[in-house]
Amino acid sequence: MRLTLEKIGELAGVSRSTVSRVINNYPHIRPEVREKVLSVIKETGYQPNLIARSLAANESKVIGLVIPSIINAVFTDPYYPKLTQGIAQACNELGYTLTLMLFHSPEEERQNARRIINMSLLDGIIITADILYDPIVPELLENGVSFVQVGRPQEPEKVNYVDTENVYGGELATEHLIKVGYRRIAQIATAKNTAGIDRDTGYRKALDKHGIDYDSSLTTYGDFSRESGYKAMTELLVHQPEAVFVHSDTMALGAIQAIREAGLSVPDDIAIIGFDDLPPALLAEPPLTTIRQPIHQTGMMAVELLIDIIKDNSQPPKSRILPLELVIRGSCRDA
Amino acid sequence: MRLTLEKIGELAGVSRSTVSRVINNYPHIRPEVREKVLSVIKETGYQPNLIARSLAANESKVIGLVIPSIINAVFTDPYYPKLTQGIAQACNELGYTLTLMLFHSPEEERQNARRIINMSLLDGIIITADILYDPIVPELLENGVSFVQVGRPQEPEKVNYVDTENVYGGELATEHLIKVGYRRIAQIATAKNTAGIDRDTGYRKALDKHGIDYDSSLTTYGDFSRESGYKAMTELLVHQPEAVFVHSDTMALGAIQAIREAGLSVPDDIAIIGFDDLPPALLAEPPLTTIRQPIHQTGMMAVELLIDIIKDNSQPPKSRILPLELVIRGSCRDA
DNA sequence: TATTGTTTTGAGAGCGCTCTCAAGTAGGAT
DNA sequence: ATCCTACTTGAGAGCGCTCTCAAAACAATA
Repeated sequence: MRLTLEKIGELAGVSRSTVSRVINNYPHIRPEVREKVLSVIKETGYQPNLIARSLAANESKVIGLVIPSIINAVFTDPYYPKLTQGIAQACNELGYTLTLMLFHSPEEERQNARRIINMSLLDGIIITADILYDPIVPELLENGVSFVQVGRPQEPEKVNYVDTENVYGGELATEHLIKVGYRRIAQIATAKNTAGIDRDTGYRKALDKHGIDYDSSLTTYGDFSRESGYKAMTELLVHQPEAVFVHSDTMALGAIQAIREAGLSVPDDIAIIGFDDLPPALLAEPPLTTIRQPIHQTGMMAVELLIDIIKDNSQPPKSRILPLELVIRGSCRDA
Repeated sequence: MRLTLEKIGELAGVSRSTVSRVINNYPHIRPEVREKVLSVIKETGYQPNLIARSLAANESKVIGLVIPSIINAVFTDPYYPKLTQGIAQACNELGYTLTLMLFHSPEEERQNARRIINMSLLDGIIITADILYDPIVPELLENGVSFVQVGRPQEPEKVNYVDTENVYGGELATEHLIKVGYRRIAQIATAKNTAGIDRDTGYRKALDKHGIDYDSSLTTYGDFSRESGYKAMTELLVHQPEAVFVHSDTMALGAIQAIREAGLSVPDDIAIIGFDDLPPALLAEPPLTTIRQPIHQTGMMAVELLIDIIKDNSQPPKSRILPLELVIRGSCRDA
C-alpha cells in the first residue's frame, strides 16, 4: 500500500503540513520533531508522490528532449548519443527527469509534438533543431513554452540557444589546411542547417583572408551520414582537390573510404580535416585531424540554461557559445 | 491562462463531468452536446492537464528506459541508439511518453534509480540490463514495479523479458565458419552478460557437434567497444586462429583493424564473423559477414510487452524471443 | 395514466501534495 | 505580570482531473 504524507504524519504524531515541511527543508521546525519525522520516513521508505507534488506545485521537474525526424535518420552519427548523455547527466545532477521525444516521420512529429508540449507534463524543452525553418520553434515561441535550442536558431534574437563557434571552426579548419601548404581546398558541407552554413562562412572567410578564390565546384554536400560523405567525396574527386574540409567526422570517414577506393592515399594525395572529434576519428586510418566540439558539455549547458529559463521565462533570450579546438592527427601533412 | 475542464464546461454550457466524458469517449452523451463540447475544445485549443489526469486516474502513461552505468560507456556502440529508437517509436504509437534514465556511475545509478522508481511517476520500466547480478532488478521485483528486461535475466522465471536467440546465434555463426571450411575457430566474447554467455554456449555447441575440441586459449574477451575488440584480437593473434567469431560488429571492426595492422588480410588469412548487423558492418572493409539481430523490433516488442504487463501485473512472467539471421558478406571465404 | 427501465447529466468526493493563514507557544523586554 | 516578537504547528483550501452515485429526463411498457 502506498504511503502518503498524511500517514507519515500519523506515525510521527504530527500533521501532514509538518511532514511536508521537513521533506522540503523548511526552517522553523523543532529539531526533535524533524528527527522524529525523518526517522519515520526512513524506516517506512516513504517516497513522495511526484505526480501529486507536480500538480500542487505546478511544476513537474521534467524536461523534454526533442529530436526531430529529419535528424533521426542520422542517429547512426555518435553526435546525438553523446549530446543525450550530456543532457542526461545534467538532469541527474540537477534533479530533473528527462523525457525523450524521438520522431520517425514528420507526421508523427506533428501529431505528438503539440500534444506533449501543451500537456503541461514538461517544465521545459530542449530542441536539437538547427535545421532551417523548423516548424516546432515558432509554435513553442507562440505558446510561451520555456525552451532552449541546441544549435544556432533562425532568429537568434528570439530564442535561447547553445551553440559552438561554427564560423570560427570553419575558419580554423581551413586555415590549418592553408598553413600546412594546401591551396586547392575543397569542402564537404551540409546544407539547410545553421551549423553547416556557419562552417561554410568560416571556410570562405579563411580562403578570402589568404587570397584564395572561392570555387563553387569545390563544395559538395552531405547529410552527416557516412554514406553521404562517401558520395560527396566521389563527386569531388574529378576536381582534384589537394585537401578537403569535411563538416563532420562521420562524413570524413566516408570520404576517406572513397579516396582509398580511388586508389589514392590520405594524406599523401588528398588531406582531410573533419569536425566533431568523435571517437571514430581517433580510430580512423589515418587518425583524423579534426575540430573538436565539446558535445557532452553542450548538452549539460543546454540543461543549465533551460533550468535558468524555467525559473524566469520573462528575461530576454540568452545564448551560450562553446569554444572549438583544432586537433592535429594524421590526415593532413605536417607544416 | 490555462484552460481547465471546468472552464470548457462553462463555455459549452455543461458540467465538468460531461466535458470529461466527451474527452474520454464515454457513451451516453447526446450527440448535439458532444458536438458542442468538441467545438468549444477545438476553438479554444484546450489540452487536458496530464499531471492532474495522472493523479486522479493513478496512471501516468509514461514509461522509463533505464540504461545502467556499465553499459553507458558503450554508448558509442550503435546498438543502444537503435534500441532506443524502437522503444521511442512504439511509445509514440501507443500513446506513452518515454523517460530516459542514463547513468554515468554506479553511485549516480543507486541514488537516482530508487528515487525515480518509487516516485510513481512511471507506469512501468524497461531495463536494458543483461549483465549478471544487476542490483536494480531485485529491487524492482521487490517493489512490485511493472518492468521488462531487454536481454535474458538471471532468473528468467521471475521476470518479463525480451531477448534474441543468442545460443542459436552463436551456433549459427560458428557453424557457418565450420561449413565454409575453418577448423581453428577463435572467439572474442563478452563476459558477465547473459548474451555473451549464451553466444559462447552456442559456439561450443557447434564446435562439439562437429567434433572440434574447445580450446580455451582461443577465447578472449571484450566489452563491446571497438577498442576492446582490437585488444582481444591482438591477444588472439599469437594463437593463429583461422577464423574468429566476434560477439559484436563493433568489436569486429576493432579486430579487423588489429589483423590489418599485423600485416594480415581478412578473410584471406583470418576470417571474421560479427554479431548485430549494425550499419557499420556494411561499410566495413571487407563488408562484415554477421548475425543479424532485429534491434529496432526488440525495442518495440519490449514496449508492447510492458504495456501488457502494466494492464495486469498479476500474470506470470512472460518472454518474447526474437529470431536471428545469418548475413553473408565478405569477411569469410565462400563455401 | 402509472410504472418501470434506460439514457443523460450534475454534484461531490477524492487523488497526494503545497501553500497560505491563523492559532498556539516561548522567550525576552518592559 | 504583561506585552510583543519571534518560532512552531495545524487546518483548510486548492491544483485539474476521474469516477461513483444519484437525480433528472425521456422512452417504453402495462
